[in-house]
Amino acid sequence: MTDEPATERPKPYHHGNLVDELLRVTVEIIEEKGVDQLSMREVARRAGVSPGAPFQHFASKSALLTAVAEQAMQRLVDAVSEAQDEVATEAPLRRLEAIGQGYLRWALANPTHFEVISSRKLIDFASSLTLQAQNDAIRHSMVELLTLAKANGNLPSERDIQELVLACRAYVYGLARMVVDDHFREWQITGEAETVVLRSLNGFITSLSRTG
Amino acid sequence: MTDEPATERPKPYHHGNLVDELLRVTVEIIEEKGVDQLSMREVARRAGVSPGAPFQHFASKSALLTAVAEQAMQRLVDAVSEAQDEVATEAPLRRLEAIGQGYLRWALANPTHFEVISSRKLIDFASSLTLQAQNDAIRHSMVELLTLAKANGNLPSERDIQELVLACRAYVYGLARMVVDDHFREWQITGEAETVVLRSLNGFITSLSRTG
DNA sequence: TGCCGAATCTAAGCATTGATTAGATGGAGC
DNA sequence: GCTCCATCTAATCAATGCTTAGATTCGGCA
Repeated sequence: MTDEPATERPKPYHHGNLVDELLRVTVEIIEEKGVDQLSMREVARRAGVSPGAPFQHFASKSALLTAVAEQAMQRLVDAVSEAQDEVATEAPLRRLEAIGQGYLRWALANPTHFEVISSRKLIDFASSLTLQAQNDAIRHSMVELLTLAKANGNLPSERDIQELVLACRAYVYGLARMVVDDHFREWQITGEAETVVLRSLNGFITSLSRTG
Repeated sequence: MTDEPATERPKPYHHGNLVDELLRVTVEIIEEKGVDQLSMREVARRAGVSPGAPFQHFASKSALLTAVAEQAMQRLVDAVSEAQDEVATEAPLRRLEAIGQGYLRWALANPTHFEVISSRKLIDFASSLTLQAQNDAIRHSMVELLTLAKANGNLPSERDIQELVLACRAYVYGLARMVVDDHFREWQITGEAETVVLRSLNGFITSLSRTG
């Protein structure tokens, strides 16, 4: 029934699967020209649909971006989780480092997606339980590993877990953000950023474990 | 000559000092509703001038924001510099911490200004020698202090200065950004953020000085 | 003092955007 | 085969960044 001449498909009135197509096209544009260059109307245009159509499925631009953020965040969570699994048998602090590595590699490989996720003025983080759960998931594994490390006596005893979690988050987030915010023009030769950033992370983790 | 009836000043055709007024008004709006809510036209409106007038002095919106950023950055540099001067007689690492404290306090007290400064997609950082010089100034004092600390034997010898500078920048920037990006809804009771963030900074500086 | 050129501003307009609404269209279920 | 409802179009609104032509005013020079 859906006979479509390969050229000039007759453009059915009902798209059939607009939501997915809108998300796909949004990601396409974001990767092409950055988040701030994204417009609802171009999304509609590329999806081959009228300017008002997307608003049937997403109440606002930030609702669209929130949906994109949820997908992206899931990929981040997966990347982090995989990175940790690869060293599942090693010491807690090594696994903690792997989390950071996964996070940083993903952020450097997907800078615009990382921007969508982290800048909570573009998206509606507060109203997305999904995003909050995904965010907590990462934090939770950090707590676990740090607790383990402390129990093993690999951490200075005077620092509590919450404090250390914050430290790790801040450090990794800081590195990622500095790259994304373009604070590294200094040594921004392709690929070098990752090397520098990962070495920096390693130094940080090492300094954590120095027993005072 | 400039007789102005206190009520209904006759609104001279030539503003006299539009540039300063535009900057003032821009800051006003930014502090009131955030950077992303800033529009050239409202700037013009508040300055009591036609929508096209601002473009005589600032070629684009990002040029306006760049000018604002230069002013803000100068205040950041001053704040950091003062914070350091207050502990000028103390140990290098203590002075380094003071830089971080000055930076963080300023960022927390001026979140939207910090956003303008750091997000280099809003401003035209590359074309502002002023901004680059201001940025380098802070980095330079960090290099100095770390060099001093290393000479004093207060740092693990296997880590080089550039690596440590990056670590400090990332940590402080990460903390500041997380607050500004609203990643701290968890304990965002007013004032508490500063306490937590400064304690975290202290922990970081301390961990730097642990000799391995 | 009077005039001219340059700096400054207005007015009008262009293309674009996010968002809303009334109504056309077509698929799903009875 | 018919009806209902989700889906989409078309038209519209107010707002935005930015440009341009022309009006206004100021400073300097005669």
